Amino acid sequence: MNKPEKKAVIRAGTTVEQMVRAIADLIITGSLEPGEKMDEGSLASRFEVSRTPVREALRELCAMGLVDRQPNKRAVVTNVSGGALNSMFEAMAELEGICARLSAERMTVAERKHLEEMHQASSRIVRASADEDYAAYNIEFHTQLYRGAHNDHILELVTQTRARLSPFRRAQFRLEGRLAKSWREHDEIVTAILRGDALAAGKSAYEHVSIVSEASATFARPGVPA
Amino acid sequence: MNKPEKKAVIRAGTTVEQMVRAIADLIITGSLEPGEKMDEGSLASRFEVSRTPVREALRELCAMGLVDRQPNKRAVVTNVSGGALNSMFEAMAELEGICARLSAERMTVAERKHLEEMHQASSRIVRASADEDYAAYNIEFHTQLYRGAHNDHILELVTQTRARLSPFRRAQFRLEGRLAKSWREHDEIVTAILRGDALAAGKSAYEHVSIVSEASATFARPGVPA
DNA sequence: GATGATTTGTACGTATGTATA
DNA sequence: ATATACATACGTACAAATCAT
Repeated sequence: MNKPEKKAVIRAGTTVEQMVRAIADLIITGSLEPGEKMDEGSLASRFEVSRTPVREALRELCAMGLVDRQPNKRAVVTNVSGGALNSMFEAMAELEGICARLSAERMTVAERKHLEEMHQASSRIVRASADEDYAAYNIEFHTQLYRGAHNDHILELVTQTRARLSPFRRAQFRLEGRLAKSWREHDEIVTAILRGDALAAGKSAYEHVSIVSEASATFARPGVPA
Repeated sequence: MNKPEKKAVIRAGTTVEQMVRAIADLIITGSLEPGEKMDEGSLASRFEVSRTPVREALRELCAMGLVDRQPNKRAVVTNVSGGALNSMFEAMAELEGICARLSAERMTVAERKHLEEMHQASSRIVRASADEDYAAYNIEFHTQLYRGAHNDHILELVTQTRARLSPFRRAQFRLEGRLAKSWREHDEIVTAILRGDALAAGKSAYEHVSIVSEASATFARPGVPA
């Protein structure tokens, strides 16, 4: 039948969805820092909506782990303790390991080809020392791994964990030489996957993330009890 | 200082919290079946509250994955497709494997002792063929594994996944001989953990869950595309 | 396919709990 | 310690979207 799209419009979605995206953005980009208090009224007037959708958005963000809420108190941007940060990075390493392992076993020919092409192309970014570009590419690269595992639930868990971690690793590629090192680690992962070596792929990915975690720790916000 | 408790009351919590628990219960126990539609108004009058807390509860339940919501449509109890169910079970197996592996490495002496004692005591339940009791114990057993890993984020991921899976494995111990088999599998896991054999513990736990998944598949609701 | 009945999405008001002077 | 200001929790109202006939 090929029925015409009901709306060719850009689908802005409900107010709540917009608020979730908007506030999450503020948090992830650091405009709102971990620990910062947010009150519903201010957010409501800031975005020119009523408090109702703001409340619901905050609840979702809380479920996502980006904000903490307690009854009758103001919401605060989640500030994870050193211990919690470690546990999240460890979980991330485990999840990435799983994804790489499964990717080695399950990626389609097309996916393998795409992964390899992206990876090879990215070496130009490294040579140019283009931090911002590499950060963007890096997200793409890891997303490929998550999808390659062909498991929607694991994809969800890893995406969720990654989002939650993002406010705490903004500066990860600022470290001296981290770019080239990251590429070499990616190379190890890609090679293992293309070889179909699940164990090696998993191990390399696990270690890759563990190293990122150490790099991020360098930039961890102080004043938080471990 | 030992200040007197402000309220010795049972802390009912906010209305929304109560609603989340109440509705989640209806779903997990099967009073509300997967696919069933829920409208805010009915739930509100059923629990004698206004629609506002119901809406927020539904949003949380949606974040938990227990209900599906689309803008301007009624919420429905999540009905996972066969494929999604498989991916959740696979994720569960991976997560349990991680927990068992880490438990073998990290459990304290007290935790190991407790695990062993519980496990040994549970053999009585098996001999009595007390399905209900074993189901309750089983939850305890697995919870021990999750805690033993000493990683709060992984604990959260696995708890979340387990909750999401629960509506779909209600009948898991009804299968002939599943009880004794489960115990033997637990025994393998416990032995490996006490031995400190992380790899064996992880492998046993992974397989234990995979087997449960097959058992549950037997009871999977029909009419859902894979 | 159009129309009336439901149901959702958002604004707003009030009561209650929390922080602050 | 008390009072005042403020933020949240929940109820109600109404417009817009969806569903049922």
